[in-house]
Amino acid sequence: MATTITTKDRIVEAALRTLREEGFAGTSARAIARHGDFNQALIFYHFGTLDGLLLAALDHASEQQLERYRSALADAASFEDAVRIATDLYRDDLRSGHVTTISEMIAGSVSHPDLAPEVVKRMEPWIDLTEETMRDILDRLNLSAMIPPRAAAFVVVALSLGVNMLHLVQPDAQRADEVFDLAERLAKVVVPMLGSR
Amino acid sequence: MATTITTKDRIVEAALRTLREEGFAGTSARAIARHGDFNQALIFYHFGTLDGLLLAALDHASEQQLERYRSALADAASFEDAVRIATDLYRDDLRSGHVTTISEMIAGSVSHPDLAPEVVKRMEPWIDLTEETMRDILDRLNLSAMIPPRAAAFVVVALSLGVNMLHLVQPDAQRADEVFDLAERLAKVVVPMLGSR
Amino acid sequence: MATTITTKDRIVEAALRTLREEGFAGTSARAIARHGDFNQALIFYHFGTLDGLLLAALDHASEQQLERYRSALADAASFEDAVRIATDLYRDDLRSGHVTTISEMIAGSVSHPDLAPEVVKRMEPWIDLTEETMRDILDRLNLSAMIPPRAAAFVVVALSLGVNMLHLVQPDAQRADEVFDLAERLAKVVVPMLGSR
Amino acid sequence: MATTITTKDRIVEAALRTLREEGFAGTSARAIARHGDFNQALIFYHFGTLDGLLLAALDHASEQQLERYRSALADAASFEDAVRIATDLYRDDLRSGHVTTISEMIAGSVSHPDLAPEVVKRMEPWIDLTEETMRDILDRLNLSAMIPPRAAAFVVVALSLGVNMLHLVQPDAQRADEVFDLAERLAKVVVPMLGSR
DNA sequence: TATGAATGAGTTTTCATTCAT
DNA sequence: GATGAATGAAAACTCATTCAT
Repeated sequence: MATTITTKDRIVEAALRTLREEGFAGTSARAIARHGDFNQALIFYHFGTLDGLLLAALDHASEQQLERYRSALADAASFEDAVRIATDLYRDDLRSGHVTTISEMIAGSVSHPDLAPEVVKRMEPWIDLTEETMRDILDRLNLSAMIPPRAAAFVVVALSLGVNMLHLVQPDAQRADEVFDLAERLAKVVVPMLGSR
Repeated sequence: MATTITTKDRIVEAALRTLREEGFAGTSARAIARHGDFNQALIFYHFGTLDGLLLAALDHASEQQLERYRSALADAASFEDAVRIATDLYRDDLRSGHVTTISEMIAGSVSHPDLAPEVVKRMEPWIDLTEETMRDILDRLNLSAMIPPRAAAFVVVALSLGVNMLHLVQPDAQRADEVFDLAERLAKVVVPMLGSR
Repeated sequence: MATTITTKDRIVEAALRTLREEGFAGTSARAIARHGDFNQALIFYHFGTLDGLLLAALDHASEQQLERYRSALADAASFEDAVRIATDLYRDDLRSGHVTTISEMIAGSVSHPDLAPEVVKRMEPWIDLTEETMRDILDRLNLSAMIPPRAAAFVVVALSLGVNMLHLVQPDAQRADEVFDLAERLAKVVVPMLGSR
Repeated sequence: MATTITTKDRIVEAALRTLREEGFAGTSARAIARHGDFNQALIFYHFGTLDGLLLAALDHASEQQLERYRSALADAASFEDAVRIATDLYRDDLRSGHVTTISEMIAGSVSHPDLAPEVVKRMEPWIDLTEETMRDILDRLNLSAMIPPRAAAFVVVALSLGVNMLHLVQPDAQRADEVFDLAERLAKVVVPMLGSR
């Protein structure tokens, strides 16, 4: 059963690409239509408004990516494992620009306040997944009391967004890698320490 | 010598406020002029282009804030001190929207690629200040080898941006506070551990 | 023989309602389809063009209303009778918006010149009916020479349209009623005078 | 002191002409700009919105015309005089299309409900002037009791609008003239009768 | 019969920028 | 220094209409 590519799919794909390559301020209906080579009126036929399309695109991207992280993290046996798996996936996302879509949508929410609650709705599953993963590990290390999993998840998500922001203006692979190395190194050293406290 | 408020100052101030309140996509020449109640042509008379004004505004804001952080951090005696001082200042900035300015400019750099290198230039002093502060402390703790100050600074700046991003869509003071608490708590526990390794 | 409601009927009904509620400028194919809750392509399937539908709708409305007036006026025994019968019917039409349909089509004819002759065709029976009614009465009063029935009919139709126009911007029942009262009063006073001249 | 033709004047003039020649539904910003041969953005620079311009145009036209009627009617010595003066002026307006502007605005008010109260505001002086004129004459004839001047004014204004509507779809000079003749004839015959009652 | 999809030209309005005064 | 006027391009969105199914 071949999954047919519908027009809606093509539009969503084009919207995501435009968001990545042109930013929120550059993601006009015309720009999206240009990127996907279709009539711009189709956007309004299928999604009603531009904001409607952007949120549908965010939905699509979020669900797809979330599944990848979820299944990959299910295999993590240790904290180190989880850190390595997550940073590997994130490294890809940074390069492919997947995180940029959400960053741009967040930044754009200031101009289009109606978007804010919708964007939040689509970020929550990410914080939830991170929280669950953190809780698992922290529980095992008997650290949940000292490091509340929710706050830890918040830090991880914020850091992901922040690293992406810096990457946007200076796509210097080395910089990000240094952060990932530091994270992995600290995971190896600090966690055992805390665990044996 | 009374510092007279020049027109350029008024324009810069209006630009920053617009950036905070309307976001990059909402920061048009008209919008800025409306916020500051002056003729929009003045923007082009004084700053040539809209991008020119935005960068000048970023300059102004950055310098002013940087000085506050620099002088406050100069008094920091310990890591805990530094963390407390920085988080206190940052807490204010989060509320007043100072960080939003730079977040929006970064997000906007994707739409206006010419802005990117200029934005980087204006962020560098922040990373430098953070690096110096970290190096001071890490050296004292004999941790510079394990935790490269540059990478640590990168993490801190990224985290600041990321926390601000989350704050934008959900201005929930509690969330941010949890992160700060966590940071302070970890600073108190982890650092001594690492130091005594 | 039950009169089944055909799709064409539903479309015509929706077109008339849209014309009344949204005016000519607001009567787009989409708007009509929205009002009648059907697919907008149906309009073009059944009526070829939007103008085609509008004229068909005018036909339908005109025929139906004309019959009501014709049969009611057939019973009129005197001038006073005719005035009372006509104003009573018209009062209803004013409230229900039936006259608005034709007013909007006339006003719209300026934008769509092709409509003008078709609209005229659909108004002629009204002027004819009014003329016949007037002629009957004026003949009986021996006034046809002084008051040409055709011109009188023209006045009556024009006044009907004009009262409706005023009603559109200020649906003040009292105003219209004053006019009707005045008409009835004058009918009672002036006509006998003229008749006995 | 030469009255210089400002850009605003040119725009207002073009708006009125467009309203007359293309009707409300055809009076788009582009159409007006085409008629006046200026940049369509000027409309929004000078009048904010299209509705803003249309109302300004109505203001302009109304004031100008009102003055003509007022000064001409001031000279009227008798009812017959007033009827003749008014019909002469109206005959011109019918031909030049001045009444059409208000007719189209009224019809357009159904599509743009915000316009309705503004249009009413601009019609009131006309009803007032007609009422005053009628009162003068009716008082002199001792007929104010039988024919309330306000209602009579309402009839006259409605009739003017209605005759214009009919004229729109069938610009047949003869038809309108018949009405005017009838009016003048009745004025000559009926009024003395009523007066001598 | 009916419909969902599609289109090119249209809509109102705002954009950054320039220019004469 | 400052401003009101002006412009061509672009913004989001709707138009009447067509067409394949």
